[in-house]
Amino acid sequence: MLEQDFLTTTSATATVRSAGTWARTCDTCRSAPCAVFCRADSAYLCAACDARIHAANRVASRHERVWVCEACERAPAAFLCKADAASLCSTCDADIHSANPLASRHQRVPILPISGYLYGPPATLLGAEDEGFVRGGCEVEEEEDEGVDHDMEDENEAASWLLLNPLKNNNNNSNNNISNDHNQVANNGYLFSGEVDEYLDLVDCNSCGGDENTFTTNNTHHHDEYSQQQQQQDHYGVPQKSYVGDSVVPVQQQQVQNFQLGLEFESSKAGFSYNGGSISQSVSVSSMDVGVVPESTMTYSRPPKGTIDLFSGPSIQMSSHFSPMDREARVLRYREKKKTRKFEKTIRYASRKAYAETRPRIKGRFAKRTDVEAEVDQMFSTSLITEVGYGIVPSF
DNA sequence: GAAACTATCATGACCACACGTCGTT
DNA sequence: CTAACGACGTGTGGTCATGATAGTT
Repeated sequence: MLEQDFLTTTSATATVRSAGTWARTCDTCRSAPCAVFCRADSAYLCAACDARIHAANRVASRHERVWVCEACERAPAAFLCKADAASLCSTCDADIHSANPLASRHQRVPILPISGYLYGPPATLLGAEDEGFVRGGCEVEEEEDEGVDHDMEDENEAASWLLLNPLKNNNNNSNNNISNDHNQVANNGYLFSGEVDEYLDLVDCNSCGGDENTFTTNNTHHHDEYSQQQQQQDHYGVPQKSYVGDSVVPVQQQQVQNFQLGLEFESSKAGFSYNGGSISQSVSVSSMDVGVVPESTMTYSRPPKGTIDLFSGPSIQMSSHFSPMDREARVLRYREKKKTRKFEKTIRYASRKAYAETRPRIKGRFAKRTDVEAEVDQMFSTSLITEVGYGIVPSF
């Protein structure tokens, strides 16, 4: 009873999710959970159907789609919560982020519509449009039979999606092989640009290594469009990787391998340790701890100027010796964990909180209770129990 | 432009003690 | 096998010290 009253920080997302596996199935195949909502078709589509339908022709590929809300999985997502790394519809966004003051401070950005081929080019177009896909991952080649201005926008947009890290591209246009210069790989933020995620996303790292020298683009678009790319990657980590494998030319795959090798070398050189996809902070983690996030992850202190905050976190050990299956499983676990992670402080033992709040302090530190104080406190707690009915604190 | 200084912000440490967990009897 | 007991570790919040950053001079 008492514990439940205090466990208000539990995310509404989990509550909603607990209702079932998925709430809405694909309008086309009716056998898979929907992943995107196509505005043009007014249809909810799974990843496979979306790829099939919107890769059918160029017109279809221009359909604007948005991700389905990750919480209710019933409505198109309207906002991307950066703190939760979740796409949410308006309703869920309101519910979740009005739960408590901390949640209300989450930074959310409007979901940007998706267009183009999300899952690589259609097979029929691969041969003729290799260059276009190398540059953009989506359909970005010049279209001579349609508006040129529109093409330019598409090209810039698609190109930007491949830029995981604007800084990286900004610095590396002349860098032909990232494995040739490990320091540069690290120093330009290749691995950890901006926010360092406690759940290091290897997929993102790997997938970002492909287009190193295949194109240059207008860097002024990077900042605004970076978030859109992140949105895509948040949704299609592993699948996107496989799709990339389908859609990119062998040169890129080679570069991905080079990047992985470089990563391994760099990590070993720097004492990096990443153990099997989960980063240990030397804290015991029980099943109850899933929702507990160390305060250190709630905010991110920026690294000193001109430096890359590679090692601000715990020691991590990179390992690239996973089998494909093992690695995929780990990545899936990571993504599931990332979805369910909570940034709010969760009170596991409300009784301890209650005691802590009533405990005498000296300059904020707990102080020893005098006999009188203990007696008064005892009386207070006793009366509280009889009045409110509090007493036994359920264990978890 | 560089250096020095101040203001602001973020984060970890500290404290006592009730409670949870585990091993032993 | 179960219950009782003891030892030990954990978790809790307010304040302060410290370090980093931003802004100003």
